[in-house]
Amino acid sequence: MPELPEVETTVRQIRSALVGQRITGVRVRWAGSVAGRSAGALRRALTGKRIERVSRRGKFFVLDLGQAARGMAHLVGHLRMSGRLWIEREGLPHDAHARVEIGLGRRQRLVFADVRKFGRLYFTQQPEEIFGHLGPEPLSSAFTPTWLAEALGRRRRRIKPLLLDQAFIAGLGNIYTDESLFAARIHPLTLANTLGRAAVSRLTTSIRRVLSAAIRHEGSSFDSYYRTPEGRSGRYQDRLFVYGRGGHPCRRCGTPIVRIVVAQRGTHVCPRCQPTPRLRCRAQRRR
DNA sequence: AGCTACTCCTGGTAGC
DNA sequence: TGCTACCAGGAGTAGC
Repeated sequence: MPELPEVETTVRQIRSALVGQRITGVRVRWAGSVAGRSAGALRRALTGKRIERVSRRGKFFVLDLGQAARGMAHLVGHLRMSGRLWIEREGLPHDAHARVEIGLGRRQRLVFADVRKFGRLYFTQQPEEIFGHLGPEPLSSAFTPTWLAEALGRRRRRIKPLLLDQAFIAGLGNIYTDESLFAARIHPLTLANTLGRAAVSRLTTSIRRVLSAAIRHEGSSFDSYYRTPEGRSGRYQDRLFVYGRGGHPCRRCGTPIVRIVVAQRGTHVCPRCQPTPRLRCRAQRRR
C-alpha cells in the first residue's frame, strides 16, 4: 500500500515526463475517483493547463498547474490502498483498473489506476484545504528529536496509532510504522508520553533511516498492487524485519515475530526486541 | 482527548 | 469446480 516511499518513488519517476507538458484532455472512467466535482468539471478545469511542477506532501502527490502570476491551480491525489500512476502511449487499450486518464502532448497520457477505488484526485486552487492538517515531513529538517520529544510528551496515546495519524507526522503507514518501531526497539502499545529521551532519539533516527532506505529500494510490493511508474516491483519488502513476518524468526534475535491488532491494524512485533510496556513500573518503583 | 466501530471497495483465499 | 464468507487496510466520521 503506497506510503511515503512509494509516493516519493512514483513522483520521481513521472516528474521529468510531466513537467512542461500541457494537458490535452481528461477521461474519467470511474467518477468516484474524482473528489468534489463532476467528470466534466474536472476535464474543463484541467484541459489546456501546463504542468509546472510535480511534488509530494505526505502521501499526496501534487501537480502544480498554470502560471503563478495568474494563480496556480493544483491537481492533488492520494493513492490510498491500491492506486498507481504511470505514463503510457496514447491509443493503447486502457488498463482494466484505469480510473482517470489525462492526455498529454507527445501522444502520451498519465494514467491513474486503482483496483480498490479508495484513491482520490482533487482539483483545487487551495491545496492547503486538502493537506493543510498534515504534520511535519519526517525527512525534513523540521523533524528532529527535540521536536518529537516535545510532541510526544503532550500526547497520552499509544505510539503506533499516533505515528499513523497524518496530522501528527505525514507519510507513515502501517508497514513503515511497524518497521520504525522495531528498529527503535519500541513496542507499538507504549504510551507516547512515557518514552524516554534515548527511545525518542532512536525513534527519530529509525523513522528517517527506514523511509530513506525504502525510497532507495523503490518501496515495498507484496501483492500485485504497487508497481513503480516504470513497471517494476519495489524491493524493500525483502528487507523488512517485522511487517508481514508473523511466525517467522526475528532477523535480530530469532524469536518468532508476533502479529497483534492495534487500532484495527495488523501490527507486527518481536516480543524480545520490543518488550511489552509495563504500565505498572512506576508504581513498582515507588514501593 | 482518545478509543472503537463503521464506511468505502475489490481481489485473494479459506472452507466446504 | 464452484460457491460463499471473510479479510486487508488509509482515512474520514460518528458516537462514547
